[in-house]
Amino acid sequence: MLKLTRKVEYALIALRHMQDKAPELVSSTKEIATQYNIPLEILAKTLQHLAKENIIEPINGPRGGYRLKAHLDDINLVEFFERVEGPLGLSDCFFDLNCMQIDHCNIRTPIQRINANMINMFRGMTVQDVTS
Amino acid sequence: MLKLTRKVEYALIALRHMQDKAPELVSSTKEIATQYNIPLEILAKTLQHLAKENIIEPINGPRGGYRLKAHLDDINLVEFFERVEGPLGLSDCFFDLNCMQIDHCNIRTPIQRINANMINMFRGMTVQDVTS
DNA sequence: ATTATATACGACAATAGTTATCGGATATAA
DNA sequence: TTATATCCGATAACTATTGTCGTATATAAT
Repeated sequence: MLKLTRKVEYALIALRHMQDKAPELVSSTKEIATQYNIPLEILAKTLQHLAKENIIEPINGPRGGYRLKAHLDDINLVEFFERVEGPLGLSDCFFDLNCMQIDHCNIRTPIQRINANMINMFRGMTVQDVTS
Repeated sequence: MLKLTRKVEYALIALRHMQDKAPELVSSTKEIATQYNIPLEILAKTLQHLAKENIIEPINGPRGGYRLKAHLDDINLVEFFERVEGPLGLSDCFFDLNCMQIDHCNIRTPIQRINANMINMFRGMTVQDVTS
């Protein structure tokens, strides 16, 4: 429980990798997958996703790859997680108003409190903080 | 990702339920399961687990059940999560020194930083904070 | 003593979310 | 034209979580 997904990890690895290069240089999926021992296809999807989110810019064709597009210090971790994985919540019920237990549950507010604390914490960190 | 498990939720529900009663009164598994619409057997296991951890005290036989044993404001959330679910980490590799990627991974330190922040936050909240 | 009601607990089944694979399409530099 | 790269949907495998079943043990009440 309370773990990051590989997708997020792979995304952070790739972003850090790109950040360590001059901004105009591109990094290919294969290059990154090989260097960090990540399954190629998964990394490919992750990078395609980051490209759709305008976090990186794709360059097609041979000698192609990706390079950074967004400023990583403009993206806080809540935003980043949500752009990569969708809405995040500690508990399903936080987002599910049809939950069977909603009328009985006596911990909704406390779990929301935990959730709020987590979100505040992650909102206080940028991707840059993590990739530098 | 980053979600609490039902086991933790059920445990919090049960503890809050017990806390709302006079300390000497017992609450049976069935009573709690019925009231909050929780599968009986799962709740039973969860409560047995809490009893083994000396957080609640079991009373056998008819009219039996459980009542609080530990002081909930003495237990912070990191300790609680770990006593209920085992060691918690944002990333497996944080605990897995045999990880295939460990020599290549460029985000170990950052992920540890995220992890440390989460742990600090949860260490600052007690079970009482959540069940009151 | 017997019975009813409760906890104790291991083994296993079902589900859901994550992780990984496959097949084929499109773009472009050389 | 070819080789190399991104693009993308469908689906399979894996893992962790969640839930079920059967049975044993303890004890209060009758």
